[in-house]
Amino acid sequence: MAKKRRSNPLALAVLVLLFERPMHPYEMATTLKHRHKQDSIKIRFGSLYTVIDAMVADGLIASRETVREGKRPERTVYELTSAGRAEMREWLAELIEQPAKEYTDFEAGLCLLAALPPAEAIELLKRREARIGEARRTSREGLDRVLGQGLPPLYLVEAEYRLSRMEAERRFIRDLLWRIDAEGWANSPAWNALHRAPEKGPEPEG
Amino acid sequence: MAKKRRSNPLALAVLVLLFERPMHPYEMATTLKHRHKQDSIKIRFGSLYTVIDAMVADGLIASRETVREGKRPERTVYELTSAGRAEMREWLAELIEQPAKEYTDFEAGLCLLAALPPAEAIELLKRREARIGEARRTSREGLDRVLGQGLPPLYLVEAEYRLSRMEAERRFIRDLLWRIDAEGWANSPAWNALHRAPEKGPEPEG
DNA sequence: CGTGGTATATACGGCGACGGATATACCGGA
DNA sequence: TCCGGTATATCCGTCGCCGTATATACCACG
Repeated sequence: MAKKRRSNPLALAVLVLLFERPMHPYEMATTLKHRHKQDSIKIRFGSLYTVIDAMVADGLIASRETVREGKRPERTVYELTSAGRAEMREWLAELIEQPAKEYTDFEAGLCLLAALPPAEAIELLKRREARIGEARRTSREGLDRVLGQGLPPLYLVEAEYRLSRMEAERRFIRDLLWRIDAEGWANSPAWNALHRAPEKGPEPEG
Repeated sequence: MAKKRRSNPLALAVLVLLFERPMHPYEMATTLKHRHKQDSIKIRFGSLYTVIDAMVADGLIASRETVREGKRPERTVYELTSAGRAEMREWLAELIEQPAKEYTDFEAGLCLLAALPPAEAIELLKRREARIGEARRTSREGLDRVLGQGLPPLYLVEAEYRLSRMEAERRFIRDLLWRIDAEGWANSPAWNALHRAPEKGPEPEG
């Protein structure tokens, strides 16, 4: 009986590939790379065979045949079971429908921002804004190029999503910097209390 | 010598707390909970003591004293070392300055969207939009309430950030739904090719 | 004839959590 | 007087992955 294993998103990618057609692991890897899915899904190709074995054990996929061309290693071709198809649907539906709490590095940084002295924090925020600006431009150009070649936008929604996130974050940072300035946060006691002392501490023992 | 261990963000939170003042682990936990840092940082309180031990071993923090009140368990009070202070600065600076690639569930879902039949995908996107709308309202109200009580906005930037993300995502989804409709994606062969067949597959062997 | 890239798969050591169980004692309320 | 919550900490099994090394063979190129 298939316990729900939804930790590794590589498994979902495998389900979707096998939903298209039966395939052997190595081909899955190259297909995923070719479609740049690593940009949107955290994929460790070293885990591919392990993940596939687990999915077989869970009854989500099954090996259809094992063929050998010449003296190359055997290829095991897998296909989706109906349990696998159901799992794919449910899993995917969950990802789309349910806004999940996602932790980002930047949010963690922001929520500890007061531990940096104001001037440094401001400088770092400005740099981030600039970096995102660059990344955005690059992505935009790449996206337009591919769209220009006629690939349907359905296959590029994730890139559009990334772009919209970058733009939103840039706006947020600009707005934040503006407020820090306009409202004089850098001079507030709230922010300065911790950044006056001479700042020294004990050394660890050797 | 301190290897860089930046995997668990709980360690960063500990550094920041000890930057404010020496503290014992249990107090760190309650302080973090009280300030709702779990909302922005992925914190497993079960790992707190383990993480602290590792940080001591790395020379980032040091135990300052061990006290006992009555017959309660001993409390070990820790403080920051100067290596710890430096690590805190660097780590925090990195989080703020460097836009890191972050993988979100939604992006993974989007990049596999074509594996769902158009009607279902649209329905799910609408539901997500609605859910985010609700969450946004709730967060907005909570934030305004706290701001109204006079807590400086410096300590709430992460909440504002979350809000701005929700709004951006909502706009993105609305825009996407609009385009799907206006551009007739649901009737495109690209999207329908996989969703015609009777859809059955082999069962796994008992 | 060698060299490097592609095709195809296996194996495994190690690490960093995760998270639940365990232990004791204080304290306020019903 | 008992209960449940809070205060304070330890321990450890399990899990999932990460990442890299390993192995063989085909093929194109110079």
